[in-house]
Amino acid sequence: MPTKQSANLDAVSKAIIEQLQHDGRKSYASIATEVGLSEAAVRQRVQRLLDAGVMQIVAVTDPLQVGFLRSAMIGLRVSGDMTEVADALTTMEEVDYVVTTAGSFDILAEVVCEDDDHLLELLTKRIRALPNVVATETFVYLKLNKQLYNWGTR
Amino acid sequence: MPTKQSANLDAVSKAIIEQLQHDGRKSYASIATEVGLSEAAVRQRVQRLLDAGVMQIVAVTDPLQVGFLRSAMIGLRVSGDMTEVADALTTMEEVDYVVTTAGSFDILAEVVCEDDDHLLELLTKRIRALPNVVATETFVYLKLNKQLYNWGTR
DNA sequence: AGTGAAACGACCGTAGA
DNA sequence: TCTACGGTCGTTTCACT
Repeated sequence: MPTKQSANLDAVSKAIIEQLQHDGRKSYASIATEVGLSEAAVRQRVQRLLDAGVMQIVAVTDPLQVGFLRSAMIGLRVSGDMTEVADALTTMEEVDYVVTTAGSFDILAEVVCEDDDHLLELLTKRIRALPNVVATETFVYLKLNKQLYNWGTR
Repeated sequence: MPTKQSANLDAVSKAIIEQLQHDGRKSYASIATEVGLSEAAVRQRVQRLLDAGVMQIVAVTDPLQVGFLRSAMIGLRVSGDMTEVADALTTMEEVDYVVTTAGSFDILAEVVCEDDDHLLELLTKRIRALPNVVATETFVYLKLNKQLYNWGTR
């Protein structure tokens, strides 16, 4: 079950995570030789990290290469409780990222669409149609300069 | 070598990707039985998808669980060429996400920091100190509502 | 939490269609 | 680009520390 607190990771676990951030399918045996543990010990630690929700090992795809040519960040201003709007956004499949923020936007949502028509339909018919959405501002992506999945073992 | 064009993925490749989006370490053999191909064929297709940059299989970590308690999105307005600022941001290790956008911000950058002091130092001493940065607006994250790595096989 | 060893299953290279 | 197959290596389980 995922813990909410920050786990105390020792140097060995950090080293294991770092290996897997480069190659999620790297064998436990070869990680073991690099970090100086037995293969079984590495496997147990990886299992614990996965169970605790500290990391997950997954395939991540490049949207441009799988037919999603138009991405954007949408900033929303909301009246009243923003959790309902945030919840509604999380259920939309084009929306891959939702954060509740402090600042001139209450919510930031990243959307991945096939083309401009798709984005327009999503924005006008579904996002701006949500109750309590007062205003939106759309930042169409021109270029993705950096995308790191490797948080947290620097 | 990563191609820049969007690849044409058939139903089988999409099915393989979908399996790996749930478990990046799932064995080729068990994927093979699910999609109805031989183990070697699955292995070859996965290798091609990785080589083409269509997907990568990596460990992704939860910043809160590895000691990064303060995240934020920073919108930047830039004078002149924005590529230099974007490039400078990509070299900063706290910056995990940089996009060049159209709208009232020229660049959006997501940063992952240990605490507020760290964020303040990064923002004032390093980001706002960059040449041609005219203005910034910081959206401190209160709650991460949704984070999907599974782009593109819907 | 970690080690070691033995049985099992997955992975890899190669050949052939 | 797929299947078939044999050798090798990785993984799993378990008893022990």
